[in-house]
Amino acid sequence: MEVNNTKYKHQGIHVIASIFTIDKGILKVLLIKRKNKPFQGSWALTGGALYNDEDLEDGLRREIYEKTGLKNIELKLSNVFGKKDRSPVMRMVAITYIGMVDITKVKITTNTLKTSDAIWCPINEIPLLAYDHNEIIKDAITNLKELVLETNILKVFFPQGFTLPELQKIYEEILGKKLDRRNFRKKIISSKNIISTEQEENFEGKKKAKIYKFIEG
Amino acid sequence: MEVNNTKYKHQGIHVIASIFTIDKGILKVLLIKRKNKPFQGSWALTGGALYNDEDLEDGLRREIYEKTGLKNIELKLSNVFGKKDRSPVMRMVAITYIGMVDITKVKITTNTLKTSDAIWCPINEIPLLAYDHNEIIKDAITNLKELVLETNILKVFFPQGFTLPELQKIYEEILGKKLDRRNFRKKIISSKNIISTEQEENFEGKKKAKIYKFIEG
DNA sequence: GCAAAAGTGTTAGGAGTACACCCATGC
DNA sequence: GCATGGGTGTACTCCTAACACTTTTGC
Repeated sequence: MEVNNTKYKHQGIHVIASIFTIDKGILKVLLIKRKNKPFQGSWALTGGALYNDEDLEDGLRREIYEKTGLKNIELKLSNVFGKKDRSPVMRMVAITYIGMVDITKVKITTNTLKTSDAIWCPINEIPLLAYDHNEIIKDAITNLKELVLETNILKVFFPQGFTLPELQKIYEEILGKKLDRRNFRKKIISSKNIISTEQEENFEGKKKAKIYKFIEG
Repeated sequence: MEVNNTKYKHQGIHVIASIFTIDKGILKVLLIKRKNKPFQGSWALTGGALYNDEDLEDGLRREIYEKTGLKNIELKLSNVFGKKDRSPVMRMVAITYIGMVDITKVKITTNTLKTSDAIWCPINEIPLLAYDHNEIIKDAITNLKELVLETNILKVFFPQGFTLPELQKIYEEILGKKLDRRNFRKKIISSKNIISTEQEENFEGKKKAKIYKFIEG
């Protein structure tokens, strides 16, 4: 391994996050406007070049913090994007992650050293993005659908518990289809990761709904 | 993106393959002995540093060819390993893949510019390897079990078709457990990717067994 | 004829899906 | 009292898993 071999000199790693939220029932992804070259002025996903002294997720957390002010996001590995020409500056391989945040509990910094704006963009209104970020988001949405079914990724919305109708709305928005209420209840209630409480709460209807909670983990 | 920023100077990408085979009924992985530093003289998985002018899989195919002589292997993405200290030379992120070859149809070059030996090593006899390759293999074996159930990865053993008992033996070896013969038949025969032929063949028993084939794709 | 392996069918449980009516509440 | 949304049960299908006897053939 020769550090200066020109065949693999000037390579780097992008760590990139598709950070999603549900805003008034709509699935949105966090985009930032780039202040610097390349793709100056373009919209892009959060993320950037990994430093040598940090692990992948730590580097991604740093990038997310620098570009949006967001902290403490749970991240799930999504995929790898490594086409040789995906960056115009130098050879970069992208490791992509998925995150989910509650838009009502975070404040996005819209102007940083590296960004001049930030928006939550509905996933069917995504503009042309920097690099291969359009492809990355599309892939992330596919993987997000699996994560919703197989992990507790939606827990972030419900630290105090949730009613089944409100959880179902989020499922339906992310999966892009309507679900049967009775079957949804059966599935959720029989899940090992979810318990019912004695509390009730109004959601959209007139009748109160029972509150359920995600268990730790 | 400044190419010479010291924070991310001297980074690279490892593309690494856990290449498996079934040899006399035993699941084995291909290991090479390194001729060069770092880890000179250590056993390791096949793979190496990606060049700037090649896509990830192309780079991996080149590395596999250079270190073993193997060509035309089907590769499946397995995982990403990116701990900051996983390489002693410089910061390397590893993209790992899984491959499967028919040991009876390939010849491994045991002495190359970069290797001084190569062995097919039973997966429960794996020695201490270079880098984090032990961890990579362990993870690859986990992912291989899913690939066997969900893809045609075993097709490589049976270009002319297979009998159900011989396919079942391979399933059992890879999954590490015995399967019920009747249930296995039902599952395989009902698979869309497999068709039966009119031929029969002796496998281990005295009675002839019907031959099945994987369909294209 | 017997050993060795191939071939075969039924049952039970769990998961998913489809589907219609009553309940509580606010107005 | 009626509109709105919450809560509930049953039947069908499909998949998985458990389980034992018969058939073919080489010796």
